[in-house]
Amino acid sequence: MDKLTSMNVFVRVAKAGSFAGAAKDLDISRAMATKHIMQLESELNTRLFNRTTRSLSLTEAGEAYLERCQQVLLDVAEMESAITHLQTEPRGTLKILAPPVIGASHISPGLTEYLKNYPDLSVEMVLKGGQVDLIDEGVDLAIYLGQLNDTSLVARKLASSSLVVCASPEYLKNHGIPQDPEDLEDHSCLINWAIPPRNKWRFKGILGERTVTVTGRMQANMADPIRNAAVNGLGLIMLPRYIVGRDIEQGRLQVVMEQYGIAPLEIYAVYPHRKYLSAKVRSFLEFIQAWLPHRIGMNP
Amino acid sequence: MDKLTSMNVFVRVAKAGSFAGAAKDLDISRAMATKHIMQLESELNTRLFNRTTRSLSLTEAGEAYLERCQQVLLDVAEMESAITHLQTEPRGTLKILAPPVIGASHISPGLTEYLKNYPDLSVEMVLKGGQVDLIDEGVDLAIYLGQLNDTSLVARKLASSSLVVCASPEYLKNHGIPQDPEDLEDHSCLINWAIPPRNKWRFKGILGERTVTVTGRMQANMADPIRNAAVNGLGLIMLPRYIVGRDIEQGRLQVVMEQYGIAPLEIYAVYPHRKYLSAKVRSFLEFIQAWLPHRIGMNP
DNA sequence: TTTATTGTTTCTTAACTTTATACAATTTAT
DNA sequence: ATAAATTGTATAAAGTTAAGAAACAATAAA
Repeated sequence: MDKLTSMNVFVRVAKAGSFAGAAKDLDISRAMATKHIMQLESELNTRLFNRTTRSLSLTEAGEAYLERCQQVLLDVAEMESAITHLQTEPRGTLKILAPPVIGASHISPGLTEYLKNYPDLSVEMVLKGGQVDLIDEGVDLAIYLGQLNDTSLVARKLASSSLVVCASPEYLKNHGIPQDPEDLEDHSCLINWAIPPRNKWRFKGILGERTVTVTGRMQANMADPIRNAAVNGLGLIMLPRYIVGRDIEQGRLQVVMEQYGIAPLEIYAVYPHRKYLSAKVRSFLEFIQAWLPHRIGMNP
Repeated sequence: MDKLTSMNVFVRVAKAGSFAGAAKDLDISRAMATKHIMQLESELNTRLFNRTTRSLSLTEAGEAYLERCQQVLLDVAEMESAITHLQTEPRGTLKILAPPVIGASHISPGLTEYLKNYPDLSVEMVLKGGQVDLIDEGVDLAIYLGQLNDTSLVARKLASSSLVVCASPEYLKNHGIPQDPEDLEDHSCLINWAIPPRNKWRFKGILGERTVTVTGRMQANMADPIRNAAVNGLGLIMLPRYIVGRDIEQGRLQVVMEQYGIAPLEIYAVYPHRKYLSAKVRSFLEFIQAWLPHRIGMNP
């Protein structure tokens, strides 16, 4: 028998001045009202009411109990509403993890925008590549590139960005323009191993899929150094268009093998569980899902 | 499922940092620990722990809940111990009701003695004859004379005092000394109707029981005026020896018809219930039960 | 008197709690 | 590297309890 319920019954009986009245208020049977009080009395080993069939009065212990009961019940109600409120209104701290480049270039502008709507919310952003244990680190939501293989996490697709192979015009002039995936084996391919699979580039041509194992003069766990190296003529890169788009527009990089299709890079939001999703995560998720595709340039 | 129990489980899990550890502490199964937490989470609609099989961390809501839970649990424990203590140690206010004469002459000296042992206890004494609703008046314990016919009350015999019929020597000289119960019909018999049955005096002689209906020049609901009147020669009285004892010793009153037996007046302590008897009532009961018979002059 | 209402008791059914057992995931030990 | 142990959870069976209906004794009002 739930003690808090019994305490509530006790308070109502004391207020109503009768078991029957309280029972009606609480929509329970008179029998249950009796049982709740008797339960409390037996647990406390104390008589709470002096009662006969027709008259009812609190004992001294009952008076003392009543006062404290009310306080406890109030506290519990206040507590639950506070917790529920935390669940309903975005507030507190939202800890986000994202790969450095997209985090800095695309997620953080979105965050800034988002935060304007929720004055009680603050954000902690961690820019880090590679696999991270979200739960250990207390991360609320992470941005992942490519697919995910942790079954305990929930992934939601946010957007996708086409991958392009490109190099600086200078490099292409010196080493020739590759026409076929196989040609890549003779080139310097700069590898960003933040995007899996590390050193395999996969193309879809007229003759089906072809996977090439590439090597090159530079590897990094971040896209930025790779992009820089390519702009400076160190080799070919395969990076999402949202990173190299401007370089291409402005002629610093030049796309090659456009006739081949490359499976686009998928961008996912990832979070620990789907039930009881906190308001801050839920609402940011909705926001970024609407916001990101426009900035990436493609729909999810 | 008792919410306070669940809250306790929650606190222990948070402290132990694992369900299994908390389960061992609380001597319940791991399964139950899980269920308690799940129950809370579903009631709050909020995830309290981020957890996988191997790692556990409080959510933001969990942190907030933990703090308040501990406070509530402490409050409840404190409250219960306070109530139980009230039940174990005599303290607070003991409300006693007694017939005026015995209350003033015998009970209140006992009370004074008794109170010395319990500095946290105070007493409210009501001297009143006749039937009183103990529960309505919030009386903890009453002293009753004669038998009781309220089934909802518990009576415990404290003492008995022999009743004697007597009058002033002056009265007896003027009206003659009654030898037989029947003689009383020609006398003025002063009636104290605080002691039932009101106007019938019952004697036990060699020839069996005899009940006489008496009348007289004065009736009162208290013994004192009756005794006074008798001392002043207004008639015969039948009062317990503890009231008229001294008057007899000092010759102000003279006993008659001593050869007849009169059922002694029984003195009872009466209280509302026998279960969960509060410490103050229980201990005073014990005290007065040991104390009173000596002062009344007869054993219970 | 009859009628209605009170707090309580008894009894039965429905609901819940608890345990035992199994399982998937993951870590530690050998 | 394989086996053993430990974690949180799921599921089903057993055991326990809570809930309401009906009946009851006590009392008050009509």
